[in-house]
Amino acid sequence: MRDKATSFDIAHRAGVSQSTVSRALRNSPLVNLETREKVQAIAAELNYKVDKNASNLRRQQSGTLALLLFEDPTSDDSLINPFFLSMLGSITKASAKAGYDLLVSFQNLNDDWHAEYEDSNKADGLILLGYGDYVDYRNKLSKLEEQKTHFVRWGAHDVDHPGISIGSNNVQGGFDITQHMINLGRKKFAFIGGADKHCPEFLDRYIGFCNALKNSGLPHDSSLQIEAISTEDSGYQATSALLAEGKSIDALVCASDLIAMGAMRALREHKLTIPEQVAIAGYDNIPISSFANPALTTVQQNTKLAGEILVDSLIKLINGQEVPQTLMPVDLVVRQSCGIAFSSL
Amino acid sequence: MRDKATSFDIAHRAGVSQSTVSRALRNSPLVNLETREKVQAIAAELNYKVDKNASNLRRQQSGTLALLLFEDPTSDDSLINPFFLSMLGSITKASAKAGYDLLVSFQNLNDDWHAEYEDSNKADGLILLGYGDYVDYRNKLSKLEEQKTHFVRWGAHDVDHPGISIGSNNVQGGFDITQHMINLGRKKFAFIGGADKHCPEFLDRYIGFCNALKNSGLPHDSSLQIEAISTEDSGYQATSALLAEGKSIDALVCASDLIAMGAMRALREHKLTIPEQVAIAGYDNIPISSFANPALTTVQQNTKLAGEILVDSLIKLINGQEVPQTLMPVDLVVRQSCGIAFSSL
DNA sequence: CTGAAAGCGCTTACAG
DNA sequence: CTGAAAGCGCTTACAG
Repeated sequence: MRDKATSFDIAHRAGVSQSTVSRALRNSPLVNLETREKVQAIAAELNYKVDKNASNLRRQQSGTLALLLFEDPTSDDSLINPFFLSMLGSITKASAKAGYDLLVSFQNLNDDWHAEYEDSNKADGLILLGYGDYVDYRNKLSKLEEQKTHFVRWGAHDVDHPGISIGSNNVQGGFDITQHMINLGRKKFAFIGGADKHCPEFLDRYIGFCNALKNSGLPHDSSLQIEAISTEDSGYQATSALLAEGKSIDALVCASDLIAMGAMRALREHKLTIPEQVAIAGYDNIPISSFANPALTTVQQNTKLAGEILVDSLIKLINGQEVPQTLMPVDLVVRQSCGIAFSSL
Repeated sequence: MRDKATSFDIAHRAGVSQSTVSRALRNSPLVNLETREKVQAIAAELNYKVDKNASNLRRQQSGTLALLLFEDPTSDDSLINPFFLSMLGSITKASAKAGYDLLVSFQNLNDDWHAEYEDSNKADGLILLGYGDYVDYRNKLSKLEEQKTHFVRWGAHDVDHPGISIGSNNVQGGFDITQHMINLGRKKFAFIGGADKHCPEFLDRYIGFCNALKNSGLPHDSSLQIEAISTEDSGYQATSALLAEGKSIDALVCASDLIAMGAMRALREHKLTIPEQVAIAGYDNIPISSFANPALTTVQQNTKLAGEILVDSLIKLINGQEVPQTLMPVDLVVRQSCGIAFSSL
């Protein structure tokens, strides 16, 4: 086995008490500078590390944050939504920067996740990411709140939803991308993506979409909103169904890039040219979108900032501070899939 | 604050001693079935969870694995190599399945990572992923081994490298993809990617490439191996340089999909058609590759299996068992970027 | 500025 | 099958 040094070993060598070692290592101003330096030198030499379990047990905290990733249950086993992956990267970095360890876990809907982490003192707080159907999870969220678990979640703010949420301004994003296409002369729009309480992010994007059409005096017929979940396949199915009906459209606003990828496939199958005959836009700016043909115009969420805000907010919550709901601005990423203005063609 | 139940609370309610509670909760066969059930019922009712810090401290283990991700220092801050992201997903799932928590950390080259985790009892063992330049890290790996830290790493097996490595059979992959292109009638090959001790994965792919050419009696000139690291941009630069020299080629084997994406951009800029004039292949089968135009023929590494083997091997190591080096088979993913046989054109 | 001592909440050898 | 007790390695109030 490994022969780990303890604070007693250091105390012995330094000729001081174990309490002094502990203080010196935590940089307590109480301890004499000379003593402190001697202790730290010996600790470094022995490759000593404070035992986290003992320290955490005594201090009744863990210095650890838990990231709970809820996968889209519909997605295939090995494929994780690239957007969440990008969030994961930024959250990992942000917690490291804040001096916290990060426990990562993929969750099923049935897991008893809402108590596990904080109750067992494994983590001081929870970050919830992509947890699927909002309606299903309301109860679990309430339970978290009841138990006074510290948590933040990524997603749309919802008045009757417990807890702090950090999310993008999806209404704005939906509006901007639609307005962009209107500016390019498009008139016959459809929206591909679910738009109800079950997925408020998509709903918000749809609301932005409707606002833009209304603003410009364009008709918006609810029959042109086609249900789809965030997969390539679902986007393909929804768009195929739309086209099969023979509806005439010249612009497709998709609730996510994955949906847009599928929609592009359906358009191609129907021999419709992009962007000449049908302009198309996505949402998320996942890596794939810049390599699509034509490259996909989309909306970029700031995942780097999002990760930082999520982590900072959670730490504030843990420290008993007040934290606001946050709605982050989004950026339009203009590529080729919406073409250029009709007038200049 | 939160009012957490302890084993003493349960003992009190159940009318037994705290030791019995502890035993009952760990399903010790020593304790009477009736008592065990009563204790467990009360624990469930109180939403009791064993305090991990206390438990770990006492048992001198953590039930946690640490995943150390070393980013390519050249890559942009927010972009993580999609291949590693996919590995991360499978490792996360595999450790959950094995009953271990997973601590995830992104590391810099200068971090004192080689001691931190296991010495502080935060993790029982380490999984090292994508840790950059092999030559630079040899020393750190040796130090890990010296300290008897338990670790496994993803990558090429290297005789003078300490520790257990799990990796794909890259020689095989390089051979298969090259052979595929030879079968389709290609004759003038180039390999884009670094091929030296600093990146043994790429070197192995290059060795497979050379073997295939030799087997078929095709010339292989080392001037047709162009250095590139695994980024789109580097692939673009390397291919542009190759084309600028005016070399005549009809097949490009790239050491990674990211490199291939850049190479395709360079080919397009030089008005070379893919696959008619130049066939191209990548390695990794990252999500982007199926959406490239034309869709990229590539080599698929089994990340799901890799994650499981990595986790299982590490756990065996922790339990003092012997673990073999593992070389996993790879699969050819044939799409459009290598075209079809010349004879049938 | 320093030391002796209590205690965080468990697990497990020891005794019955 | 059960209980009393020791101890994992720290941190920190208390006393000096």
